[in-house]
Amino acid sequence: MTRTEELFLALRQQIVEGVIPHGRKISEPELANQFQVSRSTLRDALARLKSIGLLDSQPNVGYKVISLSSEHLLEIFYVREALESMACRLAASNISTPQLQQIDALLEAHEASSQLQTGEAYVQEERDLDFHYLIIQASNNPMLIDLLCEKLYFLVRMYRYQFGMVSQRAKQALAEHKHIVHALHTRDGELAEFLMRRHISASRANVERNLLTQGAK
Amino acid sequence: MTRTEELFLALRQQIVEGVIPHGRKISEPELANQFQVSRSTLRDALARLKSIGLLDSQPNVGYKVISLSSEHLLEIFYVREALESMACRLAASNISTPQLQQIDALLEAHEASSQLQTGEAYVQEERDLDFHYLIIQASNNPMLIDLLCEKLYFLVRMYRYQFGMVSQRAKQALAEHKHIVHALHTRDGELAEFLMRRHISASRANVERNLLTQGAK
DNA sequence: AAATAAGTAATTGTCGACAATTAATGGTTT
DNA sequence: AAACCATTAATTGTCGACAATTACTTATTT
Repeated sequence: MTRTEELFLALRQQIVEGVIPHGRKISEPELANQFQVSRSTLRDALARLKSIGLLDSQPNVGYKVISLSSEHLLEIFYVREALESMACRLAASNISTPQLQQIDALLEAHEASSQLQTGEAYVQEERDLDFHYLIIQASNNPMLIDLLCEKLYFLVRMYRYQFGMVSQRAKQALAEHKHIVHALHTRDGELAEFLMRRHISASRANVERNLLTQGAK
Repeated sequence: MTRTEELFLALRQQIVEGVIPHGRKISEPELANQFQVSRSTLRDALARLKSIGLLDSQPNVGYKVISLSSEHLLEIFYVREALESMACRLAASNISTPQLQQIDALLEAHEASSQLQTGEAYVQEERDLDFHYLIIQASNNPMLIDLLCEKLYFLVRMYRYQFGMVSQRAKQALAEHKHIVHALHTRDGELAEFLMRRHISASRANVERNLLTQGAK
């Protein structure tokens, strides 16, 4: 593994978790010194972080961590709705039997833990994401997979960590997941697409509602 | 404008147009020498080209231009179908009066030239793309705009240039465009989304048919 | 003759230094 | 005192060189 790769992974985690806070200007000399690498390899890593939407940059001005905002968060939801519903449609055609079994098992585990800790939704959210992951992977479309699992994923995680958008609809989400999986089992692509679209749309609506009531940000 | 930026633009054009052929390994020393820049700035540009999907790379192996294939082309169509239909839905809500007028004017010009040179579809395709461009811009979703107009756009152009996918359905496409614009005028987001989805899907089906009959590649 | 292994050549990864641009400081003018 | 300008300090862009890895060539073995 190359130095740039290591640095990329380390910085990605720190940005996602807010160790380097959102909106912060990146000081190249400072970061290079902190991680004991040259500015060249640091800049290499920074360029990669920009390509997955975690950093912004302007020529002759430098990099900065993106600023989180409710507008941006909603943008992401619309893109996910478009891409993941398509992924779900393709998955209905392309998913293999082992992949289906894996999703079935995940749902069962999800249900068990959901019954245990009702209301505690954060852990569920992680699993929720894994659920989405598995479906995306089953789409068999490498470009979709790359966009959703390599680029958008870490943005989503960043908002989860720092924006504190904890879903209060764990039970509802689980029911929707079951519905989607059933459509996959019956190979009903159109239905699967529709259900995934509505699932993400409902999640966005829920976030929008929370943003309004909280009023903050 | 920075040296890296210039190089990025120059290389992007050469790759899109096939001056540097698809699948070709990139020799960093050779290219750096050819463009009279250091390897550092070249690598900067190469990283950016990778981020828009024009190059591939492996650690300790280097960059290469992506290899065009019918499978990959179809992947792109599915992603466009998902993203552009969403953009169209949002555009129905967010498009401004001047933007609508601009699209109206484009369609008129399109119709005029289409009547003149029937069958000659390549020029039309460029305009077709502009049509899509304007709608995407009107979506008011910066992330969608970035994905479609900065990342995917040049991949699409690359296939147009080198794969020779000339649409034989100029008239049909124009009719579909008119239909979409009408839905935008009436602010019917659901209809606009549906029509754009069908429009791109039909375009993909047409390409698939051509690939089958040609049998090549 | 084919396959393997060692050694060599070339390519990529990483570094530190200089040049160009931007930001900050301090001084001047209105 | 506020705004503007010149000068200085700091940051980013660009370069060439060395180190590490990979690809190639050649020699050796089966």
